[in-house]
Amino acid sequence: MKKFYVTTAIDYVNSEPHIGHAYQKIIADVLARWHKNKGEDVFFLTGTDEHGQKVANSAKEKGKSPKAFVDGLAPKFEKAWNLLDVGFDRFIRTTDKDHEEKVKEFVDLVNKKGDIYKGEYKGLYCEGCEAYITEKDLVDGKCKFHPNKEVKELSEEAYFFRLSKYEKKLLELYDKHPEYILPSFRRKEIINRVKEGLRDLNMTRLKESMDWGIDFPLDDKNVIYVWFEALLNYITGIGWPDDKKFKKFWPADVELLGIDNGWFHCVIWPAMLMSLGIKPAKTILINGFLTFNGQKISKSLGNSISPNELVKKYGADTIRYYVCRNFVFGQDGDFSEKELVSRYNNELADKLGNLVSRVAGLIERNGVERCEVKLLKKLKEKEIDKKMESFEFDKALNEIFAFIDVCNEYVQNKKPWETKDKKILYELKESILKISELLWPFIPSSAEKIKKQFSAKKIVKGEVLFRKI
RNA sequence: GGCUGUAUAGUUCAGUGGUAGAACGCGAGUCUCAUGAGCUCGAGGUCCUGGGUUCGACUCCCAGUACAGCCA
Repeated sequence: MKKFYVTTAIDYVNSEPHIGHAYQKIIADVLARWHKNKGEDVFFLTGTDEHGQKVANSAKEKGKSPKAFVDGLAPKFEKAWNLLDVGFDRFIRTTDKDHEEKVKEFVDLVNKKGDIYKGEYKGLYCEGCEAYITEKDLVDGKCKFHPNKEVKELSEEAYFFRLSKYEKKLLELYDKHPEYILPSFRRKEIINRVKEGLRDLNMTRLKESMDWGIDFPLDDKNVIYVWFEALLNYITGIGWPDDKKFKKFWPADVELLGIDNGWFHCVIWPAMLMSLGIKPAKTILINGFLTFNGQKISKSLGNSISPNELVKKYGADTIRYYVCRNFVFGQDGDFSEKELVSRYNNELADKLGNLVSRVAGLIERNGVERCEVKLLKKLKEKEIDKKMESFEFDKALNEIFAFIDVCNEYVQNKKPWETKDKKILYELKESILKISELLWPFIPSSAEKIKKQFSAKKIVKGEVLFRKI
């Protein structure tokens, strides 16, 4: 049986989930469900990234231990995805025991390959942040968050991963597999940057300055830098190295992420895998960023409504439909409640809902008679498959809805309320069942209702599916 | 500052070296099985600006402008 393994970026539990996080999880779920529909064996992994300086700082601000802090936040992410009908197979937390153990095993093996060495880390240290910061965090030579504190150049001993060793191999990977990074403009960005040269990466922190992390197995004075272990979730989550799940599902078919994580996933992650001779994912799929009602989603401003509230207000299917239909995957988009309502009323209620409603009513009164379903020949299923394979969700939905138009036209022209033609109604019934199958990845709960309604022995009109807003 | 992407109907976007399309919105007509839904027809664009190549560019090249992303 064909397999399909999809992962998402694991979210850093520094703040609450927002619509940008939700968008990515929805897309991953749509892919997972689409492949389930094809009869494939699917595994869908998502989760949270919980170690590191920023979490430690946030916990401190709240007067909590890091562990208590993340234990409070991680379930919020899990619950948000549940409310959106995002059906992951595992929700991995980087504080999970099995993850921590496998990470240490991985580090040991990378070390045996000679890809880890001890060196000295030099950087700008901000006393306010109690952390190393980068040049771009500087404003007039001071940290932008702590302009009153000193920024010092410090150095500490640290362990490094030999990233530079993999520069050529990485470029080969991008070159041989143009589908490795999508959309293609993202691929170009990454290639150009790798060509500028790679330097080895500091992969540990001294416990005395930051101890919220997984113990570094080669030297107990250190913890593993958060990025290094977080990336490993994609394989620890399916039981690397021995579990049959790992053997079956790796390499991942799609790794979904935002460009903010692009460098780590497109460069460092495959290099880590190369070190142990493990294949990289087939495709890294990079989603665009969303603004909310025209404004940048900002953690501190709190200007966006939580996904949970949006679900409460509009329903999971509406949100899912809107983000898939309205945005061109890969490009940035604006999540506009006004647009969402308009799409809901005109497309879900007027086109789909109304078709379902009128046909169900007609069948309830007149019944059906089995016959050849010529109507389905007007469905461009191959087109739809193609659009889905190239991650053009908006186009795929457009094509499905074009068929809904065809069905509405068919009802109009054949006038089954006059002719009481049971064969026409049978064709419509079968077509609607097909539509519900195609729409299931996008609007699972509504699609299941339609399927149930039209598979019943006695088809009745029933409840309104999409009441207008 | 460097790199990359985007700029086409009210909106979200397709697209082609020979004067542009879809969906939704909008306007008109019409049916009535249906969630004031459906169906038919229609209006709407100097295809960002300035050069260049060409018989001819929205489409190719160069420069510029605006917006967005990335720079470990």
